[in-house]
Amino acid sequence: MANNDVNNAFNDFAAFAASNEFVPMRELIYQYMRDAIIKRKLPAGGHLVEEDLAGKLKASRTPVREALRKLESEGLVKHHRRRGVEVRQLTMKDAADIYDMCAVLEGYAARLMAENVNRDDLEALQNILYEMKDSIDKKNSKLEMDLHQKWHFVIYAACRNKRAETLLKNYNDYLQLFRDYTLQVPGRIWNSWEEHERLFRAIELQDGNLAEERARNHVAMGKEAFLIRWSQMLNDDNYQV
Amino acid sequence: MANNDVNNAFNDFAAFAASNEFVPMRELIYQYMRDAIIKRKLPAGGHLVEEDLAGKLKASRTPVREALRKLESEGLVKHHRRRGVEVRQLTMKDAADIYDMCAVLEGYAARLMAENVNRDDLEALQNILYEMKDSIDKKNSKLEMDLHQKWHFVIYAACRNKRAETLLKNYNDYLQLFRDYTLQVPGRIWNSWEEHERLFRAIELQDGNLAEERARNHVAMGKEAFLIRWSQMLNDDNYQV
DNA sequence: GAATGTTTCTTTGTATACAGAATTTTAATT
DNA sequence: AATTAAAATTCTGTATACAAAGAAACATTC
Repeated sequence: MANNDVNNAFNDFAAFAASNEFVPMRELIYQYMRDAIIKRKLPAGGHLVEEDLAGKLKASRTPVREALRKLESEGLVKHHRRRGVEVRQLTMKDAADIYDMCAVLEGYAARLMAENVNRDDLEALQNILYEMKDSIDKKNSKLEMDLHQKWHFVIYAACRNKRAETLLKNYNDYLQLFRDYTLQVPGRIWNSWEEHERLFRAIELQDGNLAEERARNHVAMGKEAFLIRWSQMLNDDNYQV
Repeated sequence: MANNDVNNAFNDFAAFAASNEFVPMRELIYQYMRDAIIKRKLPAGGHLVEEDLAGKLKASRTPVREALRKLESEGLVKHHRRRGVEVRQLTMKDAADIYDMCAVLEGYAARLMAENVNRDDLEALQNILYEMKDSIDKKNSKLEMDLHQKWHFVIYAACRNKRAETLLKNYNDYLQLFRDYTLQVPGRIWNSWEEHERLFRAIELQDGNLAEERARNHVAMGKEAFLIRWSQMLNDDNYQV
């Protein structure tokens, strides 16, 4: 197993840990590594050695193991019996599967929200929608990203199904990353905004079927943009997402 | 926190462990406890102490902790910072949410299967379908349960989305348990069989929309039967599922 | 007797230790 | 030089140890 370089992927852990006092070490390590893997700071296919990690993170093996177990159950890391863990490579198939899961679950959430609208949630959705428009106009992409996430989180929460909400939030971390690519597809950002608006209208109309369809469509369009960008990159050079 | 009785919930762990050599202790403990919690052998709301469990399971705290962490990420157990874990009570809302998740995901799986049918899978589905009919006729409910699970697993696998498949299998353990109740609703077992048949026809026709609709409907009918039984039991006495 | 402060005890969170499986290195043999 | 056997090494899996957080019990004050 290749012993890929992992050396400078943990530079700012100490600062991260310091800013999260009272959070148990296992949780800090989990969050930090999850981010590092999703954001490709850790080389895919790389072999992780517990004691190495413990050393780099200035912790003992116990919390490191606990973090690895959690990453494993999420599929970010693959465990080989008695041979340790390997950072999983996110393939195009993985990305497609994640988009599909999101499409289906977000469709469900949107439907439930539409069928049981609540004035406050609706208002929140509308406000964020127009703040988003503004942030796109002003080309403030950091703000746009944050608002985009916030907008979707309102829907996730509105389905009142904690399991769905947790899963969606989890998958959303991937989608957030994928957006870096989809937004490079010309016109995608405005199309995306319009999809949001259409979804909002469906929810406003309390039309569950339509809301589900439009939520699914929104994610499906994102998936499509992503796959387009992906194949472009494969053509450009050997760029790996 | 009530220190409920947990004493004889671990009687047969040794046998279970012996029959699963080479499986790591953490995994054995996880599986065993998962089963115990789902099947209500562990009192809901009960407080679990790591060292107690380790003692009862004849293991050390380390694998016990790892198992508890995994149970936690699945929501079967709730973790209170520095106060240990509590067995989660499955409420009616939980059951309803799980049914909803299954409906949505199974709908997705059924759609994908229909849209990419494969002769072998279709044949497997049909064979099990008729074996199921037979087992119902012969009132062999153990066999019927097994076949029912097998049937659904074919669909789960056919969507070729590992994430969806894993989730569905996971939720299916709950549904399997819930079926003990839904099958007490008169006529439910035959209705259920017919729902399967209709779903099968939709898949055979390669009609993705119809397959999705029928898969959802099947789960929704199960949910309805479950809720009926549940309210009956609440009326009967203080029976807790 | 209620409210508050102090001590003790329990139990988690993390560190460390040790045994044994898998792998690699080294040595020996052909 | 290639092949195999043996030894050494590495790293996981599990056990145990210890520190400190939180809860419970107890004492103290009003």
